[in-house]
Amino acid sequence: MAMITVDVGAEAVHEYTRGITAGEVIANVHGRKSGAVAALVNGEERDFSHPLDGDCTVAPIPGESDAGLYILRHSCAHLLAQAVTELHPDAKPAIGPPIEHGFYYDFHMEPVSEEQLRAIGKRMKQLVKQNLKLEREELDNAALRKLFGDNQFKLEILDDKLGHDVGSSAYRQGDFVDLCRGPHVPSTAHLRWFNLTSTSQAYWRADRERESLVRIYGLCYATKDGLRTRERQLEEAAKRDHRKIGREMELYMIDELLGKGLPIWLPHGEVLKDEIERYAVETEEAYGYVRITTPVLGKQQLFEASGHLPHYADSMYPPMEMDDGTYYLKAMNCPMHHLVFRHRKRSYRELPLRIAEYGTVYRNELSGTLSGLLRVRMLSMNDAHIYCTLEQVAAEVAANIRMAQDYYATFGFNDYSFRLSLWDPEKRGKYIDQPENWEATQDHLQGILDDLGVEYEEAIGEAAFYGPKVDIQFTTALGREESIATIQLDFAAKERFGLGFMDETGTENGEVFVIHRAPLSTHERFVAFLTEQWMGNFPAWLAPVQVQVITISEKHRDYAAKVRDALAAAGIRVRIDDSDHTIGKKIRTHRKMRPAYMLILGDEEVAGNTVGIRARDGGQRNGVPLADFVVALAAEVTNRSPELRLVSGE
RNA sequence: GCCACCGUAGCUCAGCCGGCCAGAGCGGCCGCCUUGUAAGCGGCAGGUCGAGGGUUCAACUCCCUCCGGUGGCUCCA
Repeated sequence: MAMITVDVGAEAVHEYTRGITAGEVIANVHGRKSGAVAALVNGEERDFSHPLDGDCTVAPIPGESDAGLYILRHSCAHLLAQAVTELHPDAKPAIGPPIEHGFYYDFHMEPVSEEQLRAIGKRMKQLVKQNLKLEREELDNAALRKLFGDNQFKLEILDDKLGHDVGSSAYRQGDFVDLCRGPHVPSTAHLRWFNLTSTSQAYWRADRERESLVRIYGLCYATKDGLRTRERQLEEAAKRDHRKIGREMELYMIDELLGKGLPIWLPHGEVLKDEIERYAVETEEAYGYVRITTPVLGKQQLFEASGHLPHYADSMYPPMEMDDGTYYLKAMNCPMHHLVFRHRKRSYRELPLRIAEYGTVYRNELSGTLSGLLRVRMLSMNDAHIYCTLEQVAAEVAANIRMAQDYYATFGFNDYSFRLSLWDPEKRGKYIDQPENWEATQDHLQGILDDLGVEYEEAIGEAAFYGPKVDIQFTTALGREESIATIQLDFAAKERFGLGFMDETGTENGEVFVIHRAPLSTHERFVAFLTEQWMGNFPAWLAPVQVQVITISEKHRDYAAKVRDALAAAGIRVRIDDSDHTIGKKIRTHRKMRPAYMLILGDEEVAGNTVGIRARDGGQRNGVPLADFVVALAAEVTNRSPELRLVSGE
């Protein structure tokens, strides 16, 4: 038998008989219980069963590595498909990829109830116990087409992805076989730590014209710990849910008689909205913005000129017929801002002209997508449009990125990322059809980001219909990624609205670029983010109730009123509870509203003209002179300090 | 909009393989207690059991339609 040399890492080289499998080498070097799920052979991911027929390098892929988890989750999807096809023989597996935290698989089948889902999960556990081997088969195209002849989806994958004469592989476990590139874990016994979580409907190829499929989701990890940790994370996240906290703190309400997606801001939520807006006004004044107000509806012709009606009509409310024409509710402010820009002749000296508006737009989101404040039909925005020359674009984009970063630092957001949203040349109907302008503008925007050294991901098909965007992405407490900010470069408005200015040479210049930007998302979504970020425990400057005054007995009512008045006079949002409940009871009750500080007032405080401060974490500081507290808190609020310092900082 | 699941007092939930007047805790209101850091005690009020149809001697409980919510899909600030 011929021998081969195998480099197994750490400068170790072993000799084996030709034809030994990668798995046997790994078992030999790392032990049978190494936790590896597959092998890296000459840098390529392979099954354990992969035979080695020449000199090579072999390394294990640990289950807990990114690549290992990917393989585990992929194999778990196969296991799911096996269980589903056993229990529901008519089900046709379509596609089943690994995803973050787990996997899903789409089937063409009758809808699956919760009970059936549990049965499928149970069957999967049984298959794990049977320790079935996942065996790879190399097949040519004819054999594959025969094998999957009764599954239109697999045939379509064969047609599209592999061409008509290229062979590929299938994996078999028990009676189940699936078209797959691999690699996979060697046997089902490796798949212990999974959990089916939910079902949903999905379309084949994400195309609503195509077949409707049943999607089954599951979590999958390499270890019990991994799975439990994720499950605990989800439980913790549920506690941050802005809908739950929003109800407790009375931030907003939604009444079905009014309509879904149409939140009413209650007094406490209104405080948050006002504080955000006040901060934005201050910031934008410093950055040289002017503010205007425009109507919530406008004529059809305006939205035709802007391109909204051809490209954005699905998101707009149906037209209103009036005696002098057809009107639409605005879904964006830009068309009206363009009118302001061209209202009179502009000079190059005015550019960049930065026009801001704090107003509300209305978008007809599909009813099934609406959720709390995160996805609504009424969008309150800190919106603005910047009119400038091509040369000025870079500085304006940079200033906006800096502005956004400053905002997020103040609000305590760390976990966000940048995305360069590009058009999809395959779907020109969605966009203004000027390919050269798209390419040029996208290159320009990309260059600006590169110059700034900002890291970003590219996203095809995420552009606005009028131009590419820089989006800032945020992951919600429940793990869904949403855009928090957007900076959009619009090359189309100048022609559509005839925008122009008189340049330095005294000639008409039509090269006006428009930057659409909204660094604070919508107030609705932003408050949802903030609530989840802080779990409702907002910094003092944002807290709807900044101070809750609590008396120990009715003897202290007069002093409490005096304390309240002193705080209110300093502009502090203060509430008083001088009811005859016990102090423990009152603390417990008011925690729900999450005031920045509670002040406990009893004989000692009355005697010394002081306050006893109780922080949200239970920290306590007694005997603080009332006047000192007022001054310190006022400073904390004015500075927009992200942390409560008056107790912990001692 | 599509699919699944869910819908009992302001909130959190029990009851429901059909059968006595639909229950609890919290919250609210009224008393008592006068309180030193996460629930003092007692009483009272509050529900056309999401809405409308149907099956049945009988429906909160079974069926249908609609409305609303949740999770996804699609979409997206």
